[in-house]
Amino acid sequence: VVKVSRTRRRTQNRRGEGEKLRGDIVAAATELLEETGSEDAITLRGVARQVGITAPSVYGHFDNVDAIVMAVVGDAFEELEVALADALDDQGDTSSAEARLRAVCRAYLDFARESPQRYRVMFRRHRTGPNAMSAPRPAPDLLGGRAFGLLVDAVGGSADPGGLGHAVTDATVLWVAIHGYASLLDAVPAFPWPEPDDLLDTLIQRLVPRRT
Amino acid sequence: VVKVSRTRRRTQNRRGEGEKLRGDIVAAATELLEETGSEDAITLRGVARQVGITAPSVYGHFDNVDAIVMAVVGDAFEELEVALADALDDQGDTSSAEARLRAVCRAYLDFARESPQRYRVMFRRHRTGPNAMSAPRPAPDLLGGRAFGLLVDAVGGSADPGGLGHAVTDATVLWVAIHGYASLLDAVPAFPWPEPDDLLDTLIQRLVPRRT
DNA sequence: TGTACATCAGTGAACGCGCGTTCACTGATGTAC
DNA sequence: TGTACATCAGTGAACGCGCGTTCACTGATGTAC
Repeated sequence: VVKVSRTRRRTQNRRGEGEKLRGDIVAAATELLEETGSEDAITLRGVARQVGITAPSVYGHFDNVDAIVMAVVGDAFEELEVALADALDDQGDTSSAEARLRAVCRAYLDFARESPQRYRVMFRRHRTGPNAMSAPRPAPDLLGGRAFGLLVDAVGGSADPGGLGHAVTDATVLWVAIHGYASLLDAVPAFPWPEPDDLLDTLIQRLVPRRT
Repeated sequence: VVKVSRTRRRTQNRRGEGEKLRGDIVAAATELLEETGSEDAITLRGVARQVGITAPSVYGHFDNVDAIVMAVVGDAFEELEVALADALDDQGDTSSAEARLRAVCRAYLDFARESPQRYRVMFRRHRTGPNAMSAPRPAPDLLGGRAFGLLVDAVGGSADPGGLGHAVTDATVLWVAIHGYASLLDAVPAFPWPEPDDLLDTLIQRLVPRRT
């Protein structure tokens, strides 16, 4: 373990800029999580060290370490949502509903593979804060609700309005499967996995019945 | 936090019965995990307290706390395998291949729901030990290999021998989906889940193409 | 049958460490007059 | 334009805690003679 960060310095924020530190703390916690690969590494003193401040300074912005983790998770869900939205935007309006659905699913899997530690923490059971993915309809106040909404939309793409419940069900089973895939890819890398895209396509094809 | 366990006593094992303590340590660690709901609760001193011995006594049986966790995980995989095998036995030979497959999947999900903390730790990324579910073919030396083998058999039930690769693929996507379902049920209880059996049946029906 | 002794299955005290949390404080920065 | 002062954004020292790990030890149990 390298102690380089111990000597890190930082100039004090000016008056009225105290809120900057809050962002730095969350960023440091995120960095600590992704780099060490363990949620346990997110410790009040560890985060303070990473930011370059003393431990008590954290209390000005967070009540405890759980609040920091929840902020990390909140940011991660926002980032996931943006990633899914961007994937849809990249497809444009000319793409088929199938292509758009694949793009969303791929973006979801990519996010999980690129930030495996954050993804894992996002779907841990949390003691505090709103539960992730708590509502199928877009519920901006609930973590992951909007991301799930994008998935529902993509699944329901060309579905008739009467089939909305159908889209929610399809999105749920698809979410479950992709989440399982992402989790196991991370947890059991030694398993003889097929090509990632192949398995993802198989899941989509089988779980989302063609509407033709 | 109750400290009742601090006063727990235990009579020393007789000569040659030192190995009994090993089992007690693993059992205590399992208990600690399921009751507190956190892997962090499995601590060398905590386990010793739970067993009723002093901390240094653990070193006679395990090198470190990771080794204890690996033993807990090993036992859990054995238990999972037995649960799946029992489910198949209960079905008998007269049942249809579909019924047998459903029984295995249901047993898997039941295990995860009844021991959520253990299940979670089974599929964490572990630093040491063999990786879980590392081989599709029955590989007794690999954690979960036999359990996966049972799933492959159940999926391949009435398949012709030429379709073995098919069965492995089907079992993989099914495992991925059921694992995702089990994980999310635990992590996001607030999500408006459909009836557990309904979603499980949907997954099986869609992911394992009928062989008729 | 008795007894010395090796060994087994642990104990008890001690250590250094990083942690969360508290408390009084400090020094730069703006603001009122 | 100058200056006293409140406030902001933190600091530095200290505390008690549970942890992993070490070390010398102890007392019951079996065994050799």
